[in-house]
Amino acid sequence: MPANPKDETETQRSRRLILAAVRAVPRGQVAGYGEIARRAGLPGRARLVARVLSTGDEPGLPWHRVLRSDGRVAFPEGSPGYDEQVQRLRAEGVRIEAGKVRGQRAAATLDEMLWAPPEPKPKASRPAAAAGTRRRR
DNA sequence: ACGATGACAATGC
DNA sequence: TGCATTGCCATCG
Repeated sequence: MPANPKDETETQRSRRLILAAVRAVPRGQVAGYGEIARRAGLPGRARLVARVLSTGDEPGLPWHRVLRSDGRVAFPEGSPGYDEQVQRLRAEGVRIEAGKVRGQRAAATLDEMLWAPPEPKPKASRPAAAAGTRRRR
């Protein structure tokens, strides 16, 4: 480790800030890449966040709580990383359907996260159960 | 030095 | 919703 914080390069500093931001995401919560970047004081560096996570070191880092801004998992559906992430999130009680988080889009800001609007829209009940949609039992 | 790549995002149609 | 475009920036060949 740098004997002196002064020896730290810009890249290293960014990395450190990003890791801290990711660790700050509470269990059962999710955040977007761009969001993490902003919280880390690096607005516009979503891609950098992705790169840092892709490195995959840092044991114990809750990388699975980081999603795309639209609430979808960043990995291609079906890939090992995808399955892994979905599983971890579900283990924390996060609802996921069709590859995207339900009931809690990656909060754009901490405020939004705290405001936590109850539910965007329960959408009433399914139009239907129209004949033929019955599921097997 | 240069172009391609990538766990992305915001904007426009 | 979906697709294209542009911005970003560290790495890599």
